[in-house]
Amino acid sequence: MPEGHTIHRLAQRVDDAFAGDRVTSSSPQGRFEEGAARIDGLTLVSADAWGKHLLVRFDGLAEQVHVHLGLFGKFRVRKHPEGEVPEVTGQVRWRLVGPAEWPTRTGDLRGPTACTLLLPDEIDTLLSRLGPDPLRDDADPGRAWARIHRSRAPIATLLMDQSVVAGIGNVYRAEVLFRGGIDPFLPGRELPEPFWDAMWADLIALMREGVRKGRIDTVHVEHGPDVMGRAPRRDDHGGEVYVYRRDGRACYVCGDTVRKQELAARNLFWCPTCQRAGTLGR
DNA sequence: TCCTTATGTATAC
DNA sequence: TATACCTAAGGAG
Repeated sequence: MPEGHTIHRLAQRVDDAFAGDRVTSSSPQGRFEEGAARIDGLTLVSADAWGKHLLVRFDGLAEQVHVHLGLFGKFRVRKHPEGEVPEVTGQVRWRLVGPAEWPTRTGDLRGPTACTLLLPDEIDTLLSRLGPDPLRDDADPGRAWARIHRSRAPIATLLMDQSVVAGIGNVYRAEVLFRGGIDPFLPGRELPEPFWDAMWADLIALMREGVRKGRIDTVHVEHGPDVMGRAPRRDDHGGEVYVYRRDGRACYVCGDTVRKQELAARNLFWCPTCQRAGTLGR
């Protein structure tokens, strides 16, 4: 289940596996049949991530494939012995198969929210809806600040809005606010600019580490399992975090109980003691 | 085996 | 704000 780091990692993986190769393309499940057929036999040029969106380019095709994994989607890229292609199991929306040399690569996309061909102007429209992505070198955090600075919405809501910042999901949202000591309910317009600058820098560091490791770790060494003498966290996202899904348990820093509340139809997690408006950074 | 839950987004009201 | 989308893992039984 993906936030921006997952998609950037995936783009790299697709690039490594298929860029420069002629691919076989199909839609075993049938819901991307026409698009897959148009790609079949073309050479994959590159795969790029923009926030949580994946765009894949093919030689000689004006359209790019737009993939969004949504909440459930998976895009599994595998290597196999020469010429061996595993049988399709379950629902595969899009299957890519590389050349029959060693190792033979396959990519299976399941359960995405989006898998369609987009024309250049449709791609422009899509990208123009996205705020700066902390994982892209060309990102301008000033664009996000302009939105935050004049908004009455809680900072926690703004961080999840992909048109404000692209690529943040529920885990990074909760964790970056905790690490900044910021009250999630603080209206954007009341956030001091230096706190936004610090949050942006922290997002870059956290999300880059996420791309490298393939999981979200946000806990400083001094609060980690080794130093504090607890068992490492083992659950579906696998990382060490301060507040995400830790409601009802003791904050690693202050011992207060981590809270959970629904905000804009998503679960928000925070520590009311470590994250207080007006005491930021003191 | 069934039930719940989830790192997301679009659309309808 | 509610819901549809439609996958997989974990927990209850």
